[in-house]
Formats: sequence, structure tokens, C-alpha cells
Amino acid sequence: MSFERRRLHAGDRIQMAGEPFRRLHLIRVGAVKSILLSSAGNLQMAGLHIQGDWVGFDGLSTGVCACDAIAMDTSEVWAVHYLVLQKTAERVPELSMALHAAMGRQMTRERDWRLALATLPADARLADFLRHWAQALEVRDLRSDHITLRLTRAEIGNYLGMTLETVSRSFSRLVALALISFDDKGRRHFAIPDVAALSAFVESKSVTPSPIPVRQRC
Amino acid sequence: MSFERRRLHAGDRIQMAGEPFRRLHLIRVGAVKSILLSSAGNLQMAGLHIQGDWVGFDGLSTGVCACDAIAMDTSEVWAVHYLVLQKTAERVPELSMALHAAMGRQMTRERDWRLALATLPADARLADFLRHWAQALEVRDLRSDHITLRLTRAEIGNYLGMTLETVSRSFSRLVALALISFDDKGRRHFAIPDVAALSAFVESKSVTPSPIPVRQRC
DNA sequence: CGCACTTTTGAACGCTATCAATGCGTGTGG
DNA sequence: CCACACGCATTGATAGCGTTCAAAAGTGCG
Repeated sequence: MSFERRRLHAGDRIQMAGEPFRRLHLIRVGAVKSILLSSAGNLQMAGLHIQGDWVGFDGLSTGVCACDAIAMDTSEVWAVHYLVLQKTAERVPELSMALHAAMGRQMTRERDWRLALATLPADARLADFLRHWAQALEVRDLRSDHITLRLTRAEIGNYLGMTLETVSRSFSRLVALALISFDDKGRRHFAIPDVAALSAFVESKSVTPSPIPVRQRC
Repeated sequence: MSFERRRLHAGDRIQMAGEPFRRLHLIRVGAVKSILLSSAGNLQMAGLHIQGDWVGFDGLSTGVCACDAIAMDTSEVWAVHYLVLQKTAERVPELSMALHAAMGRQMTRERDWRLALATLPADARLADFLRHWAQALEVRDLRSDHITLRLTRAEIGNYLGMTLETVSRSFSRLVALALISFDDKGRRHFAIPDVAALSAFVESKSVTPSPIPVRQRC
């Protein structure tokens, strides 16, 4: 099976909304964001992907790429034609199952984010976002102590469903609580001194609107 | 490949959180809800599935079922062992690709819901929910004029990220706007006189917090 | 009929959006 | 080199939407 290895710079586009779906991309190095053009004509953050994630599943069902995918940093991705991957997977069950597992992971993550949006107030939502980002880096053996987020406040807010002002305020409050600290290098570089404390903060702020009674009527 | 055909009554459980992942379920008739036990010990609506949807993808990545899946109504599901499905898919590419397409659809839907939570106010969120539900029924050639939602206000609110009081108020406002109307049979039966009007309402209320400037810096 | 659960509606509070002004960092041209 | 402009980030004041607390009405079932 032939992977095409591509090196990318920040801003390079991996796929474009509207083009026919042919390839999947496995991210090896760096980070990629998916941008979706909403019906209202606005750009929306559709997803964030880093090392080990696949990009392109959005075209599987319709045959057309649904979103732009743009490198956020100097990156390396492996592109593979879906049909080739499919053919190979027929002979290599492990590959097929690994692909399924990757898709399952992505579904789970997407669902968890939906739940986070539904249950967390602004501060906790940002904290949860930063925590997951740090954890994702850690799992991949990347340095997770000093983190650089190559996103504007507007993009973060768009992803988290809050205004850029609220993002900024939440950052300030998290700093005030010493749950994060900004680097000298600018307001996009920060550190998480105590991940456990950050997690505890998220948990403590989690509220369930309309808790479902355990005593199920159905 | 052997599907096991199962008939279910409201409240019957298809899978249980924590049990080892072995089977996927294809819903043929009826509707199923997925319930997740959150870290705070609360029950959360994880997903809603109807005819044509697969249930069980949540176990793909970890090997363990993440949520309970419970029939909301008299239903029929086809259960299939994942490993058997996998073996069969090696011989039948169409099956493999259909499965991928189904997973892609589910991912897209999950992402769309996340965006809806991020951009729609309460009334529009409920309207969008009802609209999608009606459309899902219509696509499957089920009657979509008079709809029965076998969910409590608390469950709807939990799914949409709002309190049950707000759900109730939003229902009332949608009725006042004549975008929906309650049936005589109770407050869980309703009709959508004009789907287009409902869609227009959702669109009109859609606001993008922190719009991303089209002029991308990256 | 009475009880438990669900739904509706009201009033007050709090969180987040909105509008607005200021500060910061970078690149450009005088 | 500095002034300036531009985009991004921060912070403040105010308003609005949704939550919270509370009470009452509707629904289903033994």
C-alpha cells in the first residue's frame, strides 16, 4: 500500500470542501484544523487533529469532502487513497480493525465534546479543552509542560461555543486561579503546572442540566 | 454472515456499559437511546438512533461498551458479532464500505450536533432537534407529520444541554409561533405543519460566537 | 381515589453576549 | 529608527438569555 508522504507548512491545505473524496490523511507530525463553511456563510471550527489522527472521514458517507483541512504548523501527513486502503484492508484484517478503532476513537471524542458543551460553563470548558490538548500531546510523547496553541481566541471560542471575549476572560481567570500560567513568549504559550488540579476544577464545575433520574420509567 | 434478529420492547437493553464489546446492532424498526454514566455519577443522553443506524461503535476503540443502549419503543434490531462482520467484510468490499459510510454519517451527525450546541440559542436548538427528528423519519419513509417523542423533557434537555424548564418553555414558544402544534393525545405527540418554516426559524436564530475572519492569518 | 411522576409557568439571580475602549505585537513605509 | 497601521488580546459596563428555586396543574397507574 502506497502512502504518499507530504510535508506541510502552516496554512497549507490538505483537503478542500467540495472536492471529491479520494484520500484519507494520517497525521504524523504537527497539527491540523478542519474548517467548515456554515450555512450562514461563516467559517466554523469543525475539528482539531494531531499526530496519530486521521483526517478525511467527513467524506466517507457522501463522497465529497465536507470541510477544509489546514495545517496549523509545520507538519507531516501520510496520504493514502481510500480505495487502495480499502483493498489492502481486505487482505490485512489488522489494518481494517485499526482503522475502525481510529474511527471509533474519533466518534467517542466528538461525543465527549458535545457532552462538555452541554454540561460545562465557560471557564471549565476552556480548562477541559486545554487539559485534553495537553493530554493528547503527552500520550504521543510530546512535551506537554509548555504548550503552544496556534489558534486565535476567536478560533478557540468558535470551537468551544463562546465569544472571544469570554475566552479571554476565562484565560485570565484560570491564570488567577494558578491553574495555568502564561509563558513570557506571548499569550499563546502557556504551561499547566498541575494537570490534576485542572481536572479537579473541571469536575467541580460540571453541572448536569436536567439530570436523568436513575429510576428509568422506560 | 449471521445476523441475530431480536425483537425488543420499550426499556429492553441492547448493550450495557462496561461489558466487553462483541456485537454491533443495526436498528431495523423502532428507536434506541444510548445512556452514558458521567464521571459525576449522572446519567447522560449519549445518542439517539433509529432505523438504519448502527449501535455499538463506542466499543470499537477500547473493546469495552461505553454506554447502555435501551430501546425506546417496540423495536427490532439485527445483532452481528463484530469479528464475524469483519471476516465477512474481507470478502465483501461493499459491506466494508457501507459500514465505513455508516460510521462517517454518524461522525458527521455528531459533529453537526456539536456545532448546533455551539451556535443555537435554546429555542432554535429544540427546533433543530425536532426538525432533524422529523427529517430522519421522513428519509426512512415513516410518517413524519405526527411525531411521537418517547423522551421526557429532562432527557431532551440533557441531550440539548439545557434544563427541563427551558425545554418546556421553548416548546411553548414554538407552539405560540405556530411552528409546531401539540396533538390532543398528550404533550409528547406533536406535528410540524411547515418544515420549511421551522428550518427558516433555526437559520434566523443561528449566531456564530467569535466568527472566524475569512481572511485567515495562518 | 390517591400517589408518583411529568410538565408547565412564574420570579429572581447569574452567566455570557454585546458594545466599546484600551493595550500589545508585528510588519511596513517614511 | 521611529511612526503608524493592522490584527489580536484584554478589560469594563450593560443587557439579555437561561438557570435556579418554587409552586401548581396535568397525566398515568395501582
